[in-house]
Amino acid sequence: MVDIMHDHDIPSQLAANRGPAMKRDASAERAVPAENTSSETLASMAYQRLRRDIINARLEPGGKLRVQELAGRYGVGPSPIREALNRLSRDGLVMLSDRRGFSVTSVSREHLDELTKTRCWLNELALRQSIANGDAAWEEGAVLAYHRLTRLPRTIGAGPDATSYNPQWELAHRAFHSALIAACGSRWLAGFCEQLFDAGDCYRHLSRVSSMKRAQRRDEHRQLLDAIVARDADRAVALLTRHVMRTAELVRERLEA
Amino acid sequence: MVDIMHDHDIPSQLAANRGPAMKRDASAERAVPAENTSSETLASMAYQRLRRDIINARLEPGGKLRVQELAGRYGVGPSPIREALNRLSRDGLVMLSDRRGFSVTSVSREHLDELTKTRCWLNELALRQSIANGDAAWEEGAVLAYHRLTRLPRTIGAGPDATSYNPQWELAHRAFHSALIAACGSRWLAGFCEQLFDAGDCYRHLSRVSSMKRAQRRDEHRQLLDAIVARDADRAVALLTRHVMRTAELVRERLEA
DNA sequence: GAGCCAAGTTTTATCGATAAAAGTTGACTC
DNA sequence: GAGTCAACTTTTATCGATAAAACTTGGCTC
Repeated sequence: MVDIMHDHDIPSQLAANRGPAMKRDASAERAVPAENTSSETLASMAYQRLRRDIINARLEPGGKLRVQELAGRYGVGPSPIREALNRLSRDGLVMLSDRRGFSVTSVSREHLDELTKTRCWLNELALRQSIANGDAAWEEGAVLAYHRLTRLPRTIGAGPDATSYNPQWELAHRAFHSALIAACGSRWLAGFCEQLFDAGDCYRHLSRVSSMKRAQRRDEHRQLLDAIVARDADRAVALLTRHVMRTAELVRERLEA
Repeated sequence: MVDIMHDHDIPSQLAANRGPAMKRDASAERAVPAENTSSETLASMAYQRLRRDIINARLEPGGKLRVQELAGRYGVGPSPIREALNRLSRDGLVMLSDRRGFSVTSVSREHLDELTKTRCWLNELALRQSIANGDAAWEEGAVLAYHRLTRLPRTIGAGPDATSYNPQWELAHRAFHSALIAACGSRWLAGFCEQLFDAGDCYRHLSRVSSMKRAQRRDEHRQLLDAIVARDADRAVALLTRHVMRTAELVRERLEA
């Protein structure tokens, strides 16, 4: 397995478990580095980190995930890693072959196309429901999520280098997309959409599609928000679909190169 | 936790594992009724059994799932059980609270309504796609799945007793519904539908809605198949939606009693 | 005397080390 | 050159230790 993780990020943050028992509530949104709680199990922490590392394309798709190696890397025993991998296997981020271990879900053009298609379908569904049912609180949630997104820099450091993704922006981006469909009235559907979002982000990070003009992207989010507030379902759906498709287009180009 | 499992089914088929450190080798394969391949891990077997027992409502919703207890029940160590529970937690069948163990996902009227709604939405989506894209092979798959379903008795033994569910019918039923949407062109969507189907079956078994007239139910499946073959998307969707809604209606009635 | 708080006990979950089985790779022979 | 056997690697399961949480019991206060 080719290791494409970045060393500076590895030294187990998990070891820094201090502080009392607070879950990932408001504080997680503000102060990210500490995303670990003493009341969280090692397995849950390993799950979060592993998930993040896969989504951020720090682990090569198709690459084998050796339990022992990961255990050493994250500074925990094999058991929590194993539990985390088992959970991820049901999230679609990790492939599990009995007696042959775990591997990062591999990517392909076909996979991407299916994923994109499915995202568009489910997003449309969820968005229309949200617009139809959403109350003022939902609307305000969307506005707030957008505001937070705009206040964060998309990258850290200079240039569109892959290592300079801003994890906070990524979180806020996810939160924004979740907020849009938060009023769809189905936790199942919302969960599915988030799952698909993660899988899509995996491709996006893999292809380093951060170089896309920031202004343009922000504009897409802005228009989306405006359509939401105006309760214009057709326009919102069209914008969101284009948003997803356009990203996929860029990813596809790079994937084939 | 109230144990509502049926004893006659429990005595671990896996318990035949005697001797010191002998895993599930060849002897386990023969000694056991079947359904276990030597190439399957204990964790995967535990996953399958646990999943079945939850779906078949043999484990009380909301009830605590004690690892040690389950280990004894299924005749394996705690570790495979733990891995199975971790997978199930991502399937939505098991709730996982850090440091507080596992429990069967609890049921409620709201939950059921959300589930039903979501099933209808996603089924419609998948069905329309399948009808639009499905080739002859897909059509034949549906016909075959229907045929197999009709050849099996819905219950074993006498009466509509809950213990007399025919596991083969349940499998065939699941396969039929999967076959209908097999050509939707998205493994994600198909997977979601199956997940929702399982969750729905959980409610169905819980409420013992097997007493519904068999003939009528079979008729619904038949009409559905006919609509498929006729490529009448609107009719197929209407039938499937009614099929799902009607079951939910029955479940809801019993749930409130 | 009743209710509440606190310390101790039991239960329960989590973790990591160890051992066994399956799979894999490479060399050797025919 | 192909097939087989053996050593090695990886994965998987179990066990025992550790640590946290819930329950219980006893004491204290009002």
